[in-house]
Amino acid sequence: MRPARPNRERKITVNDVALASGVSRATVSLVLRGSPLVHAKTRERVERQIAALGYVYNRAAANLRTRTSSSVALIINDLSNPFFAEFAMGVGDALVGAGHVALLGSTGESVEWQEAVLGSLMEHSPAGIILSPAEHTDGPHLQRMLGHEPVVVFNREIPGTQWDFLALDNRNGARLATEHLLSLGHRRIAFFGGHADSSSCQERRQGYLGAMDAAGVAADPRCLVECAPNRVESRQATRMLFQQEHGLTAAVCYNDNVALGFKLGLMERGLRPGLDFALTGFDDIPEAAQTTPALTTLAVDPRERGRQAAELLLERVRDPDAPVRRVIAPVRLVVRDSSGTPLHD
Amino acid sequence: MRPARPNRERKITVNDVALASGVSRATVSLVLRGSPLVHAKTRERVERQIAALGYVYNRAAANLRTRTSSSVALIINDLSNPFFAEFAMGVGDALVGAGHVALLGSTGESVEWQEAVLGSLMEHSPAGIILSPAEHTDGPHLQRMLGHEPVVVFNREIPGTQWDFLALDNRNGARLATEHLLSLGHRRIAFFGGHADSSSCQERRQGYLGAMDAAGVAADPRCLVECAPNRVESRQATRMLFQQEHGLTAAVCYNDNVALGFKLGLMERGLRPGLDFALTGFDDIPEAAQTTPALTTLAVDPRERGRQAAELLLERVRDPDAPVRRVIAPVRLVVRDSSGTPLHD
DNA sequence: CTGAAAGCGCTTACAG
DNA sequence: CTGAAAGCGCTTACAG
Repeated sequence: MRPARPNRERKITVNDVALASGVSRATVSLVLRGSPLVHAKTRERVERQIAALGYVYNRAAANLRTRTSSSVALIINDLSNPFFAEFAMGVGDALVGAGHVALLGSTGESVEWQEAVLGSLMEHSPAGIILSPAEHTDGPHLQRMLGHEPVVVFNREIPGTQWDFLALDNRNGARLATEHLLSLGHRRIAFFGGHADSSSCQERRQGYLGAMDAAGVAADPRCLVECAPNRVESRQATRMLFQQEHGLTAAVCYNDNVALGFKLGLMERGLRPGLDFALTGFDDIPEAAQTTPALTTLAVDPRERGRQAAELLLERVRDPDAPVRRVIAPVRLVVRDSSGTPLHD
Repeated sequence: MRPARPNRERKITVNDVALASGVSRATVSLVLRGSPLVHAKTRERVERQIAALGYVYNRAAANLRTRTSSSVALIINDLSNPFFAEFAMGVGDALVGAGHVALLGSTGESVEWQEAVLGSLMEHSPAGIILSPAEHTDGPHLQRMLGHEPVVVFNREIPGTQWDFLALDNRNGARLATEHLLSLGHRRIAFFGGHADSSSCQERRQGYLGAMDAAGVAADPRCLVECAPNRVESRQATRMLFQQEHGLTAAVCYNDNVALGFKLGLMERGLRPGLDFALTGFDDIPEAAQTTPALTTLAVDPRERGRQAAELLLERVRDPDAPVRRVIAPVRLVVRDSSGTPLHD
């Protein structure tokens, strides 16, 4: 014989609260929603019972009834990257503040997995989707799959879609970094790393080329080096770069990890970053300030971007017909030792 | 006058599918759940309509009806730490595989925020909770708050609670690291970093002390140095350490970040890590393999821990009365250059 | 200011 | 093998 288990079976509902406080379910509901219609005395009585019974609101039931949703699907291409992890925290914080919750999915940059995760999350009827898309996402296909679902796309543009978009000011960031190196006297500057078919890499390259152009410095096409945006690949690509004659004295790197890999490559060749060769990164990951020499880079505040994405999505949910927005968040140049002191030639 | 908006208002439900395929709602439900009771012909007809109408299953409604839940609250103390981010990815992957979804909350090590986040997530009726608790969590209070909710605690023990617990084999890991340094000939070895009141730090210290003891080497109490488990604090504490005479030749560090901070401290003093001083870390973060000299450390596979935590929780949900479990996941020593070559004295 | 009634989208005995 | 009916926990007009 199984012992009766301490009310694990039946949950406390508005019914129980109503019964215990001698009012109807409707009144309890009004109390829960903070309606001014209910008398202070009654409210107090009900609230006491809520506490006494340990009632916990069933938001799913309420959502069903009102045909609303208090969740948001958050799909991240690479959560192991601190940039996206911080972004996710920002989203989570902003949502909790608005009584919502984030349904987490991560795709590991796989388009197939992204689709599976999206399918699974959709069944939980999110109010909308914040999507940091995997590389090579098929826009039209996704648009068909998601229909009129509110969506905010983060970081990478998805060609062929009409959704709100939030990204960093990649172009201006790369421009600032390049101008900084130019102002120190560098002329032979590479743009190093990233995949040339990603929108963020293209934009950063444009910023770099623009600054070079404005300064009247020719950018050798060999100075645009592609490589996967991580340390291992970057170190490898740096080795290759230094096997040829190029006369470079500085590099604007696609991001901090690329810059840190570049740094390792320099050190292998006995070159001192910041002294023999100047570097800039992008993102301002915590390590940028910690490494020696500290890395000049662009601060992008991913946590704040997360909050911003959540705001954008909630606005879109409220007004599905508002015009589509493109928000380009500013970035800030942080000058540190890796870019060195002015050159005297 | 507002134009009629393309069926954004009304969602397709089982009713619509039933009507379109000329069966009852019940039959559609059976098809959805893959019941063998329904005739192949009928099933096909229904499935065609499901596809044609673009029906998407409303899991929340089903959960309400069956008094079940397909979500799991995932509360992480520090998502910006790649160790926990990887853990979260593992949880997410395992849950999606089981038709569940993770409700993400992060606390930033704040007990107050943890409570707020828990309260918010509870209203979404998760089937259970995976909790990587903030430091100084009040066990009895939390136990009261969560009642009989299924909970799996990760990484840090919460005194005064009776929940399933998953953690790393901290003791054995630190023992392995210490034995490794001893085998290289080191005798004056510090245990460096971590907060002495955290359970993981205590366990690692015990492993260290056990190995020292077993080797018949006295561990000077001054060799137990406390510091916050990050690079900045560790570098600072390393400076302090080297201001006094200690005769140390090696340190078992609380984790990789502490070890990397220690390394910076060594370099400031002109000491070469791996040659003049041996180091070990804990976690095997990606940087451990990338840094020079590469860091000897303990691989803990956080992604797999996440999957494991999800499994544990789902089992607990299925059988709330099973005995409480403590699962201690193995760790693996990865020897790299930072621990140097055998000492010849 | 409060109560009775209907319904959100689903599932599940229970008849047929 | 299929249909009619009840109900999960909530909210919201609508009467009183």
